[in-house]
Amino acid sequence: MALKQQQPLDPAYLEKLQDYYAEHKVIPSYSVLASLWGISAKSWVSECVRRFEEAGYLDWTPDRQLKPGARFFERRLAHDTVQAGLPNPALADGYDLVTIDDYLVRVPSKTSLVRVKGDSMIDAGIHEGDLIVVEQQPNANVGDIVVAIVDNEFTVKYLDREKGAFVLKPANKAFPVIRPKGRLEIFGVMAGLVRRTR
Amino acid sequence: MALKQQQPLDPAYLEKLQDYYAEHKVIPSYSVLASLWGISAKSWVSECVRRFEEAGYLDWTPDRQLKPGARFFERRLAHDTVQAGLPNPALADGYDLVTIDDYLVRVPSKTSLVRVKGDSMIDAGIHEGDLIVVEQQPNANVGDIVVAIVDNEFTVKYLDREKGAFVLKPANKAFPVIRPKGRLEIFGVMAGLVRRTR
DNA sequence: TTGACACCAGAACGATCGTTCTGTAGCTTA
DNA sequence: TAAGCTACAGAACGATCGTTCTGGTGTCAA
Repeated sequence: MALKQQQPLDPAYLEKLQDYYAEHKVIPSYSVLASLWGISAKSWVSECVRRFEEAGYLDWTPDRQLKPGARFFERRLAHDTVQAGLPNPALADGYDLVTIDDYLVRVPSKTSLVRVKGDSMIDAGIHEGDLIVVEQQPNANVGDIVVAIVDNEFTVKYLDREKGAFVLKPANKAFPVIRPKGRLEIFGVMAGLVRRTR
Repeated sequence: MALKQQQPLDPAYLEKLQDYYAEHKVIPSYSVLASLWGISAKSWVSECVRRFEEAGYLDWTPDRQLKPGARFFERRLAHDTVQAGLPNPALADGYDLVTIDDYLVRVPSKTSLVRVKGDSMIDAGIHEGDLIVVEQQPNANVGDIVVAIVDNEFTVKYLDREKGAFVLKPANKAFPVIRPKGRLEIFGVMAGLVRRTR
């Protein structure tokens, strides 16, 4: 009995495509794919693409352009458990395929970075000099860490509510709660944090 | 005198393209770009692409396919002082541009990511679930935060010395100092930290 | 030995691609 | 007020796209 009626494609095909994508950040055309894979028939490329699509590695834009699928960037970071011997995560898995950028940024046009000044949020693990990844939006929920504009300067604080008015709470007992007069100007909500230590 | 002879394109064009790319991970065709930008002439799309290419935001593959350029993934870094009025970061200058990856990664081939488990480094602002950017190297200096391999697991600790032997010190009094028997296996040195909070 | 199937080559074909050309409305400068 | 430039629109055109069809291997089970 032939149980497997259609084995998965040569994994090398996917790897070559991932390498190409890592270099150029785009999916090539069928004819380029053909030479990339060492195939000389576009019909077969078409079939391979169909199967990668079925497996979730490729997908289509609404405009019927080929694009990476959900599983295309499947990666693992360095594993938390280490196999015998000194592991080489760079070779063991394709951790490099996803950029840190993608990890932190969902909407590039609404995202910017703000450098942290002072220790007022130290208990939230936010240090002086860290970069806060901010999603710009004019409002936020209580409990969010927000970047607000107070006295023409950016300030990073917890958003909270006191007697019906919004207040900004530091994560450091040595700093006072900020109770803005009038409207509280919110620049955006913290979506992430980046720290360089060397 | 006409000093500016060709002003930069509407920044909204680039933002829309970046958002499209963030969603689909490909650069669309000219006709899709036209509808994305609200333009109905491919000739003008072609000209805009030419200028983005000139500015380093777009580029071409060897096969003459459009791809993101070197500056495509730059992020805005908002300055700590805000100019009068509600700032519009997209238009105001006073924004440096950096890519998060470049900011954190100096040697891609020697850099990997390790996810933090537990609270043993909480006093150093390192929380559970954070990603540590690690520069792989077999040795380190006292005072460095290192990623070591203990009992076949990654662990993040301060490197210190006690009676001539290297020890690993947590940044949390609830955790004990680790005194490895025999050789201490260092995976690398912490070069940065990445945290996603939403 | 004969299907049956997987894997691939090659060519045909309409659709879509990006380039290029002409034209025009609005603004600026001399 | 004429000239010049920018920012588009629209159409024409050859090149390239991806689809589809026919056909040829090689392998393996019946």
